[in-house]
Amino acid sequence: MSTLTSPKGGSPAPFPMEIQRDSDQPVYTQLADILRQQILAGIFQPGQKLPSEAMLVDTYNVSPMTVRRAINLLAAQGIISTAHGRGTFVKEVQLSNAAFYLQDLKELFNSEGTTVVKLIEARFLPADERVSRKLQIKPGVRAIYIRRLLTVEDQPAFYHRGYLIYDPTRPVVESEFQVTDLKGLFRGSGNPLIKSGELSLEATVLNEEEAGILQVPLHTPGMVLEHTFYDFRDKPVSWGWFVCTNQHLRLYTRVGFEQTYGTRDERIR
Amino acid sequence: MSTLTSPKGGSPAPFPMEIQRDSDQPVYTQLADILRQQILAGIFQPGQKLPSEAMLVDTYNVSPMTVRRAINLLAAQGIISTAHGRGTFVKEVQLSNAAFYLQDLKELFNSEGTTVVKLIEARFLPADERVSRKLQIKPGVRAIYIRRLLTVEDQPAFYHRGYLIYDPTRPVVESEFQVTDLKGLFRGSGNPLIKSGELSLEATVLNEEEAGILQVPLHTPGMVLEHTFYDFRDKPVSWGWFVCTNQHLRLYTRVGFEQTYGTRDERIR
DNA sequence: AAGTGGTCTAGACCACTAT
DNA sequence: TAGTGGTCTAGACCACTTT
Repeated sequence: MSTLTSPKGGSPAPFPMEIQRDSDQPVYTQLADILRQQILAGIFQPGQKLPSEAMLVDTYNVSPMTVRRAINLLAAQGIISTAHGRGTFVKEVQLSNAAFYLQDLKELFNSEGTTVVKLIEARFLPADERVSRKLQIKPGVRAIYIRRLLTVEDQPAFYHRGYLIYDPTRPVVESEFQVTDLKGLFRGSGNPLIKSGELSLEATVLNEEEAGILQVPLHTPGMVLEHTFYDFRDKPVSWGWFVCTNQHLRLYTRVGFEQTYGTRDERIR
Repeated sequence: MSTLTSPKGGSPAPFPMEIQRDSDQPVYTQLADILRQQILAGIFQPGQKLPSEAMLVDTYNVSPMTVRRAINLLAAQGIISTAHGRGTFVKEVQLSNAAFYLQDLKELFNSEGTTVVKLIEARFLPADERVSRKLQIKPGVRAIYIRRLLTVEDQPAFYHRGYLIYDPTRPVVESEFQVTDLKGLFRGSGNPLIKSGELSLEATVLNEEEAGILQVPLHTPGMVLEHTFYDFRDKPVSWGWFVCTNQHLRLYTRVGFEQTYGTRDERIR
């Protein structure tokens, strides 16, 4: 079998360069892996053209559809790009391709055992101008104001404040402020009424109240993650924001080639 | 023809609920749109099961492969999830699904005409402990230190500092600090030598130098976008960081259903 | 055993691009 | 016109889950 030594530090681990018909791994991911390795090895360099799909069909003895799936997979991973009628090309690494994923806050989502959500306050509050605008209710109408503290290993990490629509005909919403586990909190309102949400992330400097709650010095730099959730009638259900120090919110990501092999298939459009 | 009124505010715009065989739009995206609309209309609610693929094949008179593509597309968009042997289910909106995309910094990437990169300084500097660690070179070895200011409509927006490996045998790297347009800057080193990059984003408070350059008050909250790029031998090529105020770096995103259909470019994952 | 998603085939036809 | 990517078919077989 033809192999290729791993490009990473000359480790002797060989990489199969032929389709293993009896493997557990699907043929299309095998082919994607082979092409990715060839790109990594410099056989196909950024900007250059890959073999045509018909060529790949012949070379690897697979059907056109299987070649397409491999190509689509690599395209979805941002490694290559296709141009109708021209060919398939290896992409150059671009900073602008980067994406930061909230789920990468492993500290929060993995260590669920040590993450505790504590309800500080929950009460009715007449909507001021800001709340009335965000929740699309009339000023003065009662909303539910909640304050929560998320602690990781007994250390304050996230301070969450928010307003919920108070609607006696929708008791599900009311149940939200009883949520004390992290999963429920990060699932929006913890019920299937949510159709969409808007999020924004920006830098801030902790004010006195926030610094006190999070037990850090005044004017510590931090991040604010603001969120608004909408129901299936596109009406706001809740508006709130998390405040934290950069000790607890630092987003990481990578561009270019990843060592982990994706499982996704279709390209998002 | 069977139609469904748009779920957005009772607008009379109808949405076709059958496959248009003569349409420009591919069948699989048409089917994905139909299913998405049915979910939005509440016909299939979060947590509930979608019709089986065999059912969809019969209902819409398309081949199994085409149904699969539609399903895969919706799964890649995070709207549904599949469970082998059990079925396909409508997902609930989850905060943790959110992703922030750097390319959404439209301010920077769209207004290229008004965005100017100005080189403030470029000189050799012996690597201190930190630089030696980040660039994996011996302490004292000369690196190129560069400082740049990005202005948007004549207003200071991003302050960029970085270190480049100085290697006379690789003149392409040297050329980087001559980059004065934004595209080149955001393309890593602007050459196809880059294999991957690591990025991190965190909150900060601007120090005296940064506040002076960006012409804002001292201790203004801001963000730091740190980046390290690696070549095809996995050796660091450059290390640097952008500093800006939240006036210029505020990340937005959405979870759940989007209002735009089928115009998105490819995204990673 | 029945139902479900997952993979794969071996073609066909179309649309776009370059020559 | 030739080469390329893009879509689509009508089945087949497999693996997983539930009954």
